Amino acid sequence: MKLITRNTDYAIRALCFIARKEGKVVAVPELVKALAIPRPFLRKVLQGLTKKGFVRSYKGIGGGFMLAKAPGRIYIIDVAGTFQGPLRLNECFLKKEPCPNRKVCCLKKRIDRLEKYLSSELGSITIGELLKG
Amino acid sequence: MKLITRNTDYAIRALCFIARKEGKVVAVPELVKALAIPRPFLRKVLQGLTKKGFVRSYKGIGGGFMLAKAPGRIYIIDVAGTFQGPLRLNECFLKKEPCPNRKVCCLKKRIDRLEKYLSSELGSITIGELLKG
DNA sequence: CTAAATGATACCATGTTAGTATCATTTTGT
DNA sequence: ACAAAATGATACTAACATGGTATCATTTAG
Ligand code: FES
Ligand code: FES
Repeated sequence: MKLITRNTDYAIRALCFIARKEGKVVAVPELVKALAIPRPFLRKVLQGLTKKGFVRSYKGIGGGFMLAKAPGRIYIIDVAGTFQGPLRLNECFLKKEPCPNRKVCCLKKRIDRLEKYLSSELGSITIGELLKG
Repeated sequence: MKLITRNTDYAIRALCFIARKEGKVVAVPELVKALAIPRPFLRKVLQGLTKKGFVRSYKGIGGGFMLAKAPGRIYIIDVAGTFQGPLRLNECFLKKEPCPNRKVCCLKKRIDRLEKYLSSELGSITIGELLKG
């Protein structure tokens, strides 16, 4: 049972590293050295972060990535969502169809409660906070 | 992002159904009819539950399955653990090796806290409670 | 002895995760 | 103009996990 996959994890680490450089443009080679993440994979992850507007990218010599928002406004649940889709702890299906029990299922109710909690907890963690740690 | 997979879900539903039969032995055909779960898959799930001691099985004509514990003592986190391994929200690895940051990583600390909460919440739900719902 | 059940096990199909490879495009410095 | 250094886009592959099947062996009630 896991919740956070590799690309999300890498993304968070990269964002933290970039954030610490406050305003400087950071290129992939530097990130690879610092974080020991496989280069092509890291590139893919960064492209994802760029598309979703977490970072801004600059091409050409001297190019690289910069945060597009203040670190305190980058919520890790959104980063996770970018790579893993929305949080949905229990997708109960009955042979590809949505489960007919859904309305009454008591387990679902409790899991939904858990999901809300998890989501609000994860929703309160920002890159900015991680840096302080 | 999901946390509960199909076999766990099926297991829980089967346990609930068996629990409601209080002491009677329930065979696969009856479960298949009631729960609309593919038969061979359900068999595999039940065999898992038997091995882990959640249910007792009886072979031969008139055989089937019975709860091996009181419904109030079957915790769904244990059921989930049977099929999905222990709860481990974030397994941060660096190229197959455990991450060297682990000791200081602030994100890990927060996720660990979340994990404890989740685990204690899930750990408080039993089959017995689900039946009341 | 047979029918009806589970036990054990091997297998298969699909989807997800993790990672690679390639080529196109942009930008800067000379 | 041009080469080098960066990202963009995209397609591909390998390994693993999930969901599900199939088969045969074993037990047991009648
Ligand atoms: S059994 Fe389907 S939602 Fe709970
Ligand atoms: S970066 Fe590895 S445990 Fe957080």
